Amino acid sequence: MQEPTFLILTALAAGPQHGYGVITDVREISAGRVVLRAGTLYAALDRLQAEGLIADDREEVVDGRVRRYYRLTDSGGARLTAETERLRRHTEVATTRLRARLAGGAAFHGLAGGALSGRGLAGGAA
Amino acid sequence: MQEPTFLILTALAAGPQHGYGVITDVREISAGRVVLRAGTLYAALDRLQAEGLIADDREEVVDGRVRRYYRLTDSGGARLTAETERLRRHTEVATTRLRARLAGGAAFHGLAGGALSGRGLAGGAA
DNA sequence: GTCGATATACAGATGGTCGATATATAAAGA
DNA sequence: TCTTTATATATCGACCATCTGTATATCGAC
Repeated sequence: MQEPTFLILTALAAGPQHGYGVITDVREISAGRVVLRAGTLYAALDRLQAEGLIADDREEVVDGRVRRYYRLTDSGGARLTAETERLRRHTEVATTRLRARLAGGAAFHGLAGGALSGRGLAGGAA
Repeated sequence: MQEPTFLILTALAAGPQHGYGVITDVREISAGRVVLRAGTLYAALDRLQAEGLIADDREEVVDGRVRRYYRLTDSGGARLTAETERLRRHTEVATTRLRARLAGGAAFHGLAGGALSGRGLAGGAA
């Protein structure tokens, strides 16, 4: 699952929202770093709906425009939970290694040219 | 940055490795959930090298076969650090929302149909 | 009339997946 | 011994999913 998709599900995890709302929410969540294009969003919504991760919630008419609300399904919630866990584990390993790399200095820049006996810190099998 | 790319950089964050080693390391890191195909790996290595995030480290000949070692460049380390931070923030928001969703129950399944005044918990602008 | 909110559509780029191929050595078997 | 098969390693190409970029349409407000 790519970042935009993850963020869309995260946006909907807070409650049903319409397309445009998701865009603004995702921008907020990511502190402005991820700004979804309309094309990205609606294609993703279709896809996610086809996968059963989200569903139509209701439609409202505001100022003559239809607002279609989407919500996370239980399946979508489960999926987001799983993805989150996965990402959390990955960031943990990366953080550990990056820290070791800084601490280790030269040894991690190839100057030790060694056997990397215990490359370790992988977190092994979960 | 997609998951395979992230994991490749993470693998190299532990020290220089050759292609096949990266594949096995990534499988380890992800507890078997991500198994890179050779095609994916070498294409990614080329790409990352072109971007300056990794570099050739050295070549060894083991059992007649050449092993080409790659290492993370400083730029690559910085990039991985940034990506990790980004992911960490995203997972934090997702975790918070998922927890609220569980706690809130019905209100988050569309049954409250409300205005979502403070959809919040987004972490705002960093 | 143009702007903002909202939705749809489509072409193009990027990156990943899958599968096939190649090489060298070691191990297994005829 | 000669051949086949397996293992470690690297390369290539066709295809596909997802994201980006951009254009377009609608309706009400300014």
